[in-house]
Amino acid sequence: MNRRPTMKDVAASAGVSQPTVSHVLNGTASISEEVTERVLKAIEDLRYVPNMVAKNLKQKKTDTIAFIIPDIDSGYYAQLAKGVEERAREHGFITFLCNTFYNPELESRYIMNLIQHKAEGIVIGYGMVKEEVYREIYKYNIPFIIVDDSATVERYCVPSVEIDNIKGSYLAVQHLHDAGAKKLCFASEPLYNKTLRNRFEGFKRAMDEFGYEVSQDQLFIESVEYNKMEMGYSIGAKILLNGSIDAVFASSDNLAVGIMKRFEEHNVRVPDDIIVIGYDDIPLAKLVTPALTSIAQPKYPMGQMGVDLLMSIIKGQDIKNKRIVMEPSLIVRKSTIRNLNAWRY
Amino acid sequence: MNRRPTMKDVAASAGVSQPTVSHVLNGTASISEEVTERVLKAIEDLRYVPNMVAKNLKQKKTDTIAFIIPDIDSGYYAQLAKGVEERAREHGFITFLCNTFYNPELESRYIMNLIQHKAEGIVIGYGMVKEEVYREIYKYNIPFIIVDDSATVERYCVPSVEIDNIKGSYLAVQHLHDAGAKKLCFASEPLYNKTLRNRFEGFKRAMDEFGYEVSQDQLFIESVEYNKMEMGYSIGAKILLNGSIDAVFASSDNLAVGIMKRFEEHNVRVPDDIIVIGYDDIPLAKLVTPALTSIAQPKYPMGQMGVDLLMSIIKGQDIKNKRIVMEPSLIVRKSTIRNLNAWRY
DNA sequence: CTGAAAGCGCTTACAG
DNA sequence: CTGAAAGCGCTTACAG
Repeated sequence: MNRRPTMKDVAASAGVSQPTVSHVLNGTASISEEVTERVLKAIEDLRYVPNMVAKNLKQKKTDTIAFIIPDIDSGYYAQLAKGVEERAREHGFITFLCNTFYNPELESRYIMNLIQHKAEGIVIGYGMVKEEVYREIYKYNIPFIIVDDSATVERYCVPSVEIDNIKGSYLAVQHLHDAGAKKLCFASEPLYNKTLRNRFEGFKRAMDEFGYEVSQDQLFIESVEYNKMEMGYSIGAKILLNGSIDAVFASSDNLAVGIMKRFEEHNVRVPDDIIVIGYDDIPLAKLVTPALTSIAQPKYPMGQMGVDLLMSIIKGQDIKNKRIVMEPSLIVRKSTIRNLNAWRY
Repeated sequence: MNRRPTMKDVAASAGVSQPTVSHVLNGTASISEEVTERVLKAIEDLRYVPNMVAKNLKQKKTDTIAFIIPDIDSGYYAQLAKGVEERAREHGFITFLCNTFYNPELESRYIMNLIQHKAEGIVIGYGMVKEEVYREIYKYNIPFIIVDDSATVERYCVPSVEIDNIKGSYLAVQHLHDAGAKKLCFASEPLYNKTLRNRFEGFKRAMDEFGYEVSQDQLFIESVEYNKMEMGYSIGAKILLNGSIDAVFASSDNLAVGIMKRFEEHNVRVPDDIIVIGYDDIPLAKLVTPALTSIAQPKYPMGQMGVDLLMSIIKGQDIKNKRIVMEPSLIVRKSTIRNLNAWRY
């Protein structure tokens, strides 16, 4: 009810000037022990809390950054968010959570809102639906970086933390090959962003390298986006219809889970009849039956690296490497291993 | 680089006074069409963006709230967060994400930080480890509410959005009873918060009501907290050792999944040999094999209600009902249904 | 070692 | 319809 005390109140209570209180609090001038004590006591008594809004106005900073993602309620982004939030805190920043739901309208609105609120930087966690948004951010001259995508706006290469998806796909195909696959297929949601396109590209390259042919009937790429698990369920039926496929490379674990669900219902056994590999290594992967082999991305570290990168930009350090590429890794589980005992690495 | 333009710059460029620009922007005075146009043009030209920090200082508000949880990387909190973030945005607020990792140190630090940053309200998403924190928040007179827990500090009953856990347990026991269970057991992590204690309480009451005895050998309650899935795995072994149990009530889905994993490894079939019900209805529940029957909490709506409640406090409306209780519901899946076809509701 | 003064970028009575 | 003035709660040269 009655307003919070300000420095002025503290000063009055301690019988000093208001700047003196500021100096005591910030150590910006040497104040005698006696005065310091009086001030400290007044602060205690009045339960004074500094007003960051005022401080920030004067100092032109806010100690806040923003994390923009499509949907926090997804294992992938939640893990990323954890890395971002934690590292930001370690740098002394608080994090705004911005869910866009893939809504381009919201993407722009959030950006403007963040600029107005003087967020000091932005971590973008996905490939924005509305690409002009990158330009908007750039125009307003606010530090930002991208995780798991990249962009160039007016010659400016946006700093990013990426995953080598070409390499990831290579690991997957190599593994399927080692597991004895004869006819592989590629299953995916629409290739609407660079991440997915690279996974596909990596697939094709690796197929070539391992001497596989790739014909149209081995590509199951949906043309419209909807729930991934359902997409997988639908693709699963098409794969069975094909009849000759013995190995599935799914561009995401959720897709793979849907596919396996369909297989199960048709009594097609994984890994005995068909082996399946996913991508992302979501928590679910180890819990489905059979446990799903997958390509893991270091999400948590990616979030941390992203913040570190952003911080160096905010602090105006010039960064040697503006595009950090992290390595994916293969996590082998039951869905690709017919005889677990016979398998050796 | 060169600093962002301020209202003063806009005013100069439009040949008017700075307050006039403010009035044009906020509609706080009727300005002639001609001047309005000049101002608008200057704003466009200079790409002016209002500085919310300054505005907020003057208006003593910030349009920000905070959401405090232990760990965003958990299906439960992620869904809650989604509801909170979305609703906050609909109210014109941005949300700070605060992960405490159950660290009491961080709990207090975040609270102080948020008070300093003048967050207008706080949604607490769990029972704080450090209970004094509730008092700290209260002392500083900042609006706050609790989701899925409750607290009273110095006679002040903290507004909350709760779930009727007694009822949830009742639904679970009733269902196990209907499914023909003879000897039920209760499996849980340590009962360290009110939510878990209520689930247990509800279990006991319902057991009584349905004429079951509850003896010590039907309670599998761990004494130290660690990974839930692993806890379940460990409890699973103990249940099998007991030998006579034919129905398991797990206080969380993660626990149930661990239990089922153990059962599977010992070739104990669910639901044929033992039926299992979980609690929380996490996304994973429908994906494990067999799919897990569970008690669902309306997480997303809880987040939304929480924000609505907080907003009415912020706006100083007096609220009729400070303790909102939401209803859990039973989600029946395969883990409790031996003969799906014979089952009728 | 301490304080008077200016200013951060806005809003908001109050005049005219 | 428009502007001069005060003030939000701080920081930061600058005097003394």
